[in-house]
Amino acid sequence: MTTGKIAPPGAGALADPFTDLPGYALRRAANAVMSDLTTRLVALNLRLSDASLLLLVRERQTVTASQIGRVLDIQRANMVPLLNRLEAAGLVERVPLDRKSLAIVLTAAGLQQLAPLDRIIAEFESGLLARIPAEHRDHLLPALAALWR
Amino acid sequence: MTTGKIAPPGAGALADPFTDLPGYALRRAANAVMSDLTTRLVALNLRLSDASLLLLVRERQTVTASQIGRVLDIQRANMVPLLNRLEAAGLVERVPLDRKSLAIVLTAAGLQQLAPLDRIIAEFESGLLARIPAEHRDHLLPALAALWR
DNA sequence: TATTGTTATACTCTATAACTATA
DNA sequence: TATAGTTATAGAGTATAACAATA
Repeated sequence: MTTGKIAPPGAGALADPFTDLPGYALRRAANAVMSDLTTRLVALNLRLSDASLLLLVRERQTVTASQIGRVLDIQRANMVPLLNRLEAAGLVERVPLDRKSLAIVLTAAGLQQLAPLDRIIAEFESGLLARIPAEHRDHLLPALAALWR
Repeated sequence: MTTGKIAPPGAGALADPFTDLPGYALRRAANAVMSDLTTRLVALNLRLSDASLLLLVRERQTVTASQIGRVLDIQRANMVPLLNRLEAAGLVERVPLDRKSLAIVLTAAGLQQLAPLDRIIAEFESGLLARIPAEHRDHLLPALAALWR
């Protein structure tokens, strides 16, 4: 012991004292789960926001960048580089709706990406649910929905 | 209509088509909840990582920066600016354990910050739980724990 | 007058590689 | 040889302000 006043750190791993805090657990769970999905999406060269945008554009054929941003909670200004990248990748196109607004539409290549994307999302979501003990499983979605909807 | 082929965007707000996906709900809930807590912590001039570090250091009196990083899932390299800021704010000190390791200890000012911090965390966590319908409430923590522990 | 798309900018968080020194 | 602390750096995500043009 060198300082005398302070005990040595101890060899073993430190226990996490916050595991009983729902807010903390929510952050850790979201980080772990989104990191997992991000890794899966690398196979398609997509990011989380890319994937959600592609899926949204399929659902709603005619959407403007501003509308997408409002739904996905992405600032209007931050939609620009996102769309630039997806357009550069040939997955979406900006089609003028009038002289002010642009519709974001899927290209043929964008449509083709949706099949493997659907598969990845389905595997990810089912894997997520599978990790939750059965008695808690059906409560997760309504509990989460209450926190942001 | 200018293009003919594409329908106008529609006046009302767009529905979010992903509300039934647990992974998506998890991300949205975590973002909303953490944004809320971040706002509350502004009153103490603390960030999320600052707060969790202060609380951890109180629980475990003798911890090194590396140990803190392992518990809180913060890279060793990213601990440095975090600790620099907390030390500059006079909330923690780096105390040599030996010639290699540093113990992170609370200063008197750091200890004083813990009282209002505890209050903010308690209000935040109870408010979070209060928003969840009673029948789902007790299931949230075990469900989340299964996703990252 | 409100909204769209855009530019510019900045801050936070996160991730990696590499270096020195010590256990 | 493994670990601690550090530096430097880069990539994401996010936030605000401001602008021109159009609904």
